[in-house]
Amino acid sequence: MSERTKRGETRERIYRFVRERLESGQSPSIREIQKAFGFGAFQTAHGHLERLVADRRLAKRPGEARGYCLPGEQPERPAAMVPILGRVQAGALSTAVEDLDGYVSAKSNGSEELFGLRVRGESMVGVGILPGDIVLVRSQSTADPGDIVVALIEDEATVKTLHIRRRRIELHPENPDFEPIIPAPDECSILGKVIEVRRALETGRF
Amino acid sequence: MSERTKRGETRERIYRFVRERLESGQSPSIREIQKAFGFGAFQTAHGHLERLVADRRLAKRPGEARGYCLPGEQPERPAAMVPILGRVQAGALSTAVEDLDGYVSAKSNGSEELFGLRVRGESMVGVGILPGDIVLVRSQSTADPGDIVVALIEDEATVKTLHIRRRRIELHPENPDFEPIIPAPDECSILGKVIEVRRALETGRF
DNA sequence: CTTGATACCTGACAAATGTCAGGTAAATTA
DNA sequence: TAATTTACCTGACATTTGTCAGGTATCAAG
Repeated sequence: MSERTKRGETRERIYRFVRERLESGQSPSIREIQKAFGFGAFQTAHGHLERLVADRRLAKRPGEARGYCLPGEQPERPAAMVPILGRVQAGALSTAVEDLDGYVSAKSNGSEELFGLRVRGESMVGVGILPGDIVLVRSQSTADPGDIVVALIEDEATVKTLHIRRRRIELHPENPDFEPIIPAPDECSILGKVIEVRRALETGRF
Repeated sequence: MSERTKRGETRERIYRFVRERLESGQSPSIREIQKAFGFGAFQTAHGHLERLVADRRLAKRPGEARGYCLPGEQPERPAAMVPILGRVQAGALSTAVEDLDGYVSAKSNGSEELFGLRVRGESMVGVGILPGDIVLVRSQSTADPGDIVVALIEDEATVKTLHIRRRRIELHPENPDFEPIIPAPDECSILGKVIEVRRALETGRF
């Protein structure tokens, strides 16, 4: 038998070890933890891990190799890297995405297609969307009145609030200095709905 | 036999798929890739992966489960899940974090400690930070004038712009309806600097 | 002292995952 | 046209990993 430690100490150290590894992006296997702590049996580490899961301090995907993860969303909702499109033009979403400006990480349920778009202009400052912000957009061709959408007008993408008046689409800015756009029925298509706004207050992010 | 695709296309799609998964922090297994692409045999995916490794487009830890990774440094994965703290109180960052409100994914260089905070109140609407927004904060005890910081005053966390006048800290709201806070030197501590703002425009995110 | 919890261990096994060695058909190239 | 490469597949197998069932000693509390 190996020497023993104080009551809750080993588990606490394991928790910290695993958490660090996970935050740095690596899922450790049970036997790796065993080796890291010098246990004679990997089942010892297994017990500690299961206990941590029972205490909700960790989560796991049962049966999967290297399936221990941080609590929250990990089990089924993977974070995806969504592309920030520099310019959005007709067809750009369906074809290969080459003109991109980087990636941001976002939760996605997998069935939706997301993209990012850097905001230009001050037309939406009234709802806290400033120039330079990144808007996360879910691709969809329709939206409800009041939604903030990305619309394509004459090969230019624009972020506006969607309204419908007299059965026609109107794109309203959220800034009194700008005028609503009332496009002809065939001149405008909706690329998607803005579902999140992000702003980097420090250079280098995004 | 299954239908075939154009010459380099499948491998290119696999490369993008794997790269996205890796950048979001998850190592796919060979059979997961097989399922994602609908191959009849997982060895097909294996072949593509080995080819990508041979081309130095991917790297791997041989024999290890879920061992494919990005080239360069093995232990590099920028996306981490950062906790959204419901309330921030003295010591909360150093001790165990229990009062949390979920997680968001964020890029991190690993050396910095990040946390999220849900904004309450309208004191920062002038810079587009609205009630309900999530601010991402890097833990640090000092900041430069003009930075937007999270400060702790009487066990309450608050988001304000930092100013220094007459060698004293001043916390300025960005809303004319609010007054600056000029705390006594020992009444205030800086928890960190706001480095990103996120807003969910759709319920369910965050 | 007895009871229970904790921290270890042993053994056996199932499931997930990676590897090697081939084979067929279509597309590309010489 | 023939040789070569690519994109798939089949089959067998080694390795890694997770899971279940149980055992021994130490410690703390009733």
